[in-house]
Amino acid sequence: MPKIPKILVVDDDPDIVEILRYNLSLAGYEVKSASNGKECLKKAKLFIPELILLDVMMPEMDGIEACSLLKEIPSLINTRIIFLSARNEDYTQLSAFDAGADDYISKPVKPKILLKKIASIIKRIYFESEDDHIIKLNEITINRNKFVIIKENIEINLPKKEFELFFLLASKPGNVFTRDQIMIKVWGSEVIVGDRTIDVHIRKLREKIGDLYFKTVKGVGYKFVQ
Amino acid sequence: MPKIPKILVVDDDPDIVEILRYNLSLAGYEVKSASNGKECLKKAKLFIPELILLDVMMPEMDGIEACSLLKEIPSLINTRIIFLSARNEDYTQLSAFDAGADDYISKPVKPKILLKKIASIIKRIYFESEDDHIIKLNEITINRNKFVIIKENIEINLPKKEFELFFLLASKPGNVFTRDQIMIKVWGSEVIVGDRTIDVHIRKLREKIGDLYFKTVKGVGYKFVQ
DNA sequence: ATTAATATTAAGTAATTGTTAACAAATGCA
DNA sequence: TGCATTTGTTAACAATTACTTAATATTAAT
Repeated sequence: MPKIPKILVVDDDPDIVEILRYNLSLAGYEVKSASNGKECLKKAKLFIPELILLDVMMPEMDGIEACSLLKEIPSLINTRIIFLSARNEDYTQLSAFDAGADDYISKPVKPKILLKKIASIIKRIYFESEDDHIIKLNEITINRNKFVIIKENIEINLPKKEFELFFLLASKPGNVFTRDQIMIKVWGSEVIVGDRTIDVHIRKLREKIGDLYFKTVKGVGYKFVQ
Repeated sequence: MPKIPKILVVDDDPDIVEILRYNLSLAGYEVKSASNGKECLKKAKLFIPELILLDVMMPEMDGIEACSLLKEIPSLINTRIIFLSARNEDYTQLSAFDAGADDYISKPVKPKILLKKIASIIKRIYFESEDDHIIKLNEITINRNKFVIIKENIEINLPKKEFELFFLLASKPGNVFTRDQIMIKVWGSEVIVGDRTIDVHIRKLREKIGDLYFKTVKGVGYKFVQ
């Protein structure tokens, strides 16, 4: 586990916040809290938690709305959201998942169950990123699942081939990949395309991401430099 | 494990330095220490450790700043940095990772945990660099994957043929390679080029890397000397 | 001193890569 | 489905860079 997982607890009931904070801290997580949707957004941006426990019913901005907004913040791409709700009504659950929730728990919460769910979600986050689905560099984060890269907090969408070429190069910054290697990794060994095809894709990456990142090593191939 | 891993401990508190030095030495690492950021930079350049344990709060130059500067030194490309901090505040942790830290540990440090973290980081370094064809000499490091050589902390890029010629000579410092050997290894056995071609490439290497490194053995060939 | 080997320079040639635009293929959408 | 848009590929040509050579100078060995 790379570091202590961070959890943001959001509920308008101070008692619930305290109970959760107590149990989660004890379990070794780093916990922060907010009491409404707006505060949640503000804190989430700074804290960048691995997980947000979000109450559905809150004054001002409810959990569903907060969730939708949270999901639009690029730097929270790795943050999961679990809903907490007193009401176990179906339509709430549905709109929660619509809004992008990762799980749903009914209150009153039994700490053991909550901790178990959290542990499994946290584990999944780290497992997934260990499995090389996410590359984090200085200024750029690449998310393989979402086919999205984030540069200086701005999302850049790349088409498939461009993305895969970029992902390959960025997987080992500084390393030169030969045209053959690129060919096989991005296009596969059966497909045969001309040599200019790689150039053109490199060109597009230079356009979209920045000239300086892609260096040509003549006679050898290309490399991504930070 | 290729050799004894080197660790540089940086803390302004002599007691902490001693505790860490004791534990790390016992665990089989080669340890050096510094008591502030400036000293750290100076020693890191000479020592080229695998790992630097860096205190965040220090007089003169703090750990964050030191880390940023360390990360800019090419010869420390394989050096990881772990921050040590008494304060467990978020902004510190964030700026630590911003500065390029590889991990973060809160003081007081439990030796067992620290040793475990270090072991895993060291392991990763060697694992990652195992498939790197790297030649490390006194002043020069040659990285075949990256097609780059680093001399006195400055990157030198060489075109393909020059790089391969250099890589060949530097693979056995002091050894004389005959023109025939060079011909076959760098140009291949089918290609036929004139004798002057080798001279010209040697000339370019002497220009870019330094006259003294390349010695002519008249009637025989060339050798690389340190 | 003579000769053979190597050094140097500049210029020519070959090879690689960059760029653009056009077209094909795939995808999404009404 | 049919249309519009996006993505992928190629071809033609331009630009760049690496490589080689030729001509000439220098060096080292006997």
